[in-house]
Amino acid sequence: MTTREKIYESAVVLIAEHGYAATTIDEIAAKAEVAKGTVYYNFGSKEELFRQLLGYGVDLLTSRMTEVSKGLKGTAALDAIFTEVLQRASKTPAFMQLLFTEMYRTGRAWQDTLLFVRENVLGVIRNVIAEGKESGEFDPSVDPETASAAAMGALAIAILDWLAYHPSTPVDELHKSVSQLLLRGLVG
Amino acid sequence: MTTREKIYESAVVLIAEHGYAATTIDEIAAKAEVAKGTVYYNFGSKEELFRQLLGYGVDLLTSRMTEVSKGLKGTAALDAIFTEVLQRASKTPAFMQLLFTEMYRTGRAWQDTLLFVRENVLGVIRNVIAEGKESGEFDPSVDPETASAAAMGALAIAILDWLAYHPSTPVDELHKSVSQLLLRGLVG
Amino acid sequence: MTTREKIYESAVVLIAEHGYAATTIDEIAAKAEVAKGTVYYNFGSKEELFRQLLGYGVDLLTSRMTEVSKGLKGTAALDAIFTEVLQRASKTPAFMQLLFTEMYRTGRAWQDTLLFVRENVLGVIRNVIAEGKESGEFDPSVDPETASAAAMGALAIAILDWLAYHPSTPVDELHKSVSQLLLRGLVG
Amino acid sequence: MTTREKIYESAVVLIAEHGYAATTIDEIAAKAEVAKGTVYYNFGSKEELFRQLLGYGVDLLTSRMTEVSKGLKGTAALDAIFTEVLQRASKTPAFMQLLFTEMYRTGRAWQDTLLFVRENVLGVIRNVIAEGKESGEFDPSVDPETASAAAMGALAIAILDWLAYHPSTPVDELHKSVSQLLLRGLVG
DNA sequence: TATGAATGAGCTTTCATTCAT
DNA sequence: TATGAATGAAAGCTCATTCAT
Repeated sequence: MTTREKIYESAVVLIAEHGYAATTIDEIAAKAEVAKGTVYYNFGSKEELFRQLLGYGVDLLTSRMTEVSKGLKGTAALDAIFTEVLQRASKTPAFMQLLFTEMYRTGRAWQDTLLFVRENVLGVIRNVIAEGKESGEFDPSVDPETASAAAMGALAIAILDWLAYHPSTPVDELHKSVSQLLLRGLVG
Repeated sequence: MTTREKIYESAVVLIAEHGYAATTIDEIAAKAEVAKGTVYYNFGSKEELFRQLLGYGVDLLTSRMTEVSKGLKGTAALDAIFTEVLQRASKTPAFMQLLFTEMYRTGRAWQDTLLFVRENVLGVIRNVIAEGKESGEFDPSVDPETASAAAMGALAIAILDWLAYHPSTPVDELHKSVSQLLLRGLVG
Repeated sequence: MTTREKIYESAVVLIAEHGYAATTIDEIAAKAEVAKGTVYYNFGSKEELFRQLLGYGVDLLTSRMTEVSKGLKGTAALDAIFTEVLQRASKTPAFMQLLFTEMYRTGRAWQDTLLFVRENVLGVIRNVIAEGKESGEFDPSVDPETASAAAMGALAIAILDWLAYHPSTPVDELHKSVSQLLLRGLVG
Repeated sequence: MTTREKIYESAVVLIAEHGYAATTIDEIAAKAEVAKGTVYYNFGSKEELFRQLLGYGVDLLTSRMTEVSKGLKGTAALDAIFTEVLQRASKTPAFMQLLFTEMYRTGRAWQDTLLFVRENVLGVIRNVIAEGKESGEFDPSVDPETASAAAMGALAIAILDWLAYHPSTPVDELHKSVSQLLLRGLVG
């Protein structure tokens, strides 16, 4: 593992746990087992480290989401996306946690970075929902804009809650529950 | 407005925008137009201010959620709860934003406070879903634990996204979209 | 002495000795017997402290120079100015040292502040020389622009050299030497 | 240009602009287009680089000053020296600037180096003035010690002011103004 | 009840220096 | 001879907290 990767990994985990503002470069360096200066040598600043970290993770996530849903439509596409997101959350829970706890900060500083993040993450789902609606598989009264945010939120908070309070439950059950809720609704 | 209230309001807004760790007592005092010492005179410490603020807001929210759903069951109860949450989000958007962005921090420091918060907010919804399931109105395969987290997440992220990126959309539309998604599903 | 004054005094002395860049806020705070935070509470930043310190000292110096030369012309005016500058150098040697060693830094950061400083200090002398030239007391071929810089430089370096290497020489001798050099020249 | 020369040139320019303390090895290496390690390979340390740079420049300057004034006395000798200093300042303005802004630092660290520098630079002028005084060309009441510092200062600051604020003025005019001022005085 | 000057621990950042290549 | 990733001491700065008024 390169120095950059060690720093990256440590930063993701710590920021996910304590948040960006509450995580110190000292902690990141200590966890990565490098000197504090090395973090700055490799990333320039705390802000830049976070920006790169968000960018990299979001790129990875959205490109995978796009890939697994390619050629699929409606229910099948959403299901593939849910599976992918859940698998990524199992493997790298810290990044998922980080993503959803920092994504709706509205202070000036991050606005453009976060807008980009949201656009990418929600965009993939919104497209699938919009297509499913046009093809007649989804209810015509569905609003893709709101529905994609709500669907993503359902998935995200279910994951965070699972990670924080029920980590022993198998991923499959989570998948089934969320899928069913979002596709068929509580009424069924 | 009393001194305490002025400080409370300012703190909610600022913490919602920048997060707990990134909000300073100086900023809170300045926004509330009181001296810094006054914040300490009234709340003792930053942590205590946040604890009281969370506690007060969550109490208010959950007691209202319980109240409006009293005597109702299943769909009707959920609908009443959604209406209430959305109304509160319209009136005090900052608190909602704060609640959902700070709720899944997993550092040691807050764990007990946040566990209490989560327990209360999710509890109300979980009970309604569990009752609806038993009464046969909701699908018997629904898992109230996961479904309540997912439902809360759908509502929460839909609200945050709305507040941050579509504040001009009427609440009613949001309500309709989220209700339909959670009750009937995308398939409808 | 107020807290601000204590910090001010300490900063002048230390910056005069080691230069702006080599003087630390820790040293200034220690010498002033206040906490480091107190320096920031009172001046905001190291740069701002230096700016205020320069501004205050230059104001004092130039207003005194203007005052003592008021109503006087040519030789008499210059002599009064030299007397005043030398007296100030005896009383507050540190500020004089600081002024002349930091005055010709040409890095971007200070350019505007230093331009202002130079304008004020040289301005007073330039006016006296220009008037003396017009009144016929000074040689008509003198260029006030260059001559004022040269005169200031002669005075400044004579003072610095005196402070650093001959502090025991009486001020009067210095005054006589510099006056004679600038008014009558080496040839006499 | 050798590696050492490239580093030397870059260091002179940057230290002249920002001062010794505010100039970093990184900047010097970048400007010289070599790696940071190369600066250390060639000069050992930042302090040693500065020492060599000062020593080399001062040697060159004083040896030229001595040479051009050899065989000359009084006015003629001084005029030759002024011409030489002005020519050097035209060619290598940065070193001149550096020399006079770092020469009167009185912190312990440099004291011996700077004393040596001052001794050499002022020494040449002091000797010429002392000789001119003995030969009767200069006023017998002139104090060579003070006069040499003042004369050097006049020349130096006139040069710095010229470099910083009137670089378009021809050297000749500067030369004439300073010569006249120092030899004949303002009264003429 | 309210104030705000003062504090100092701890933060982000810089930078001279080293060393394996 | 030259490199540049890595280091860590030390710098500038922030901010929760205290306390005399």
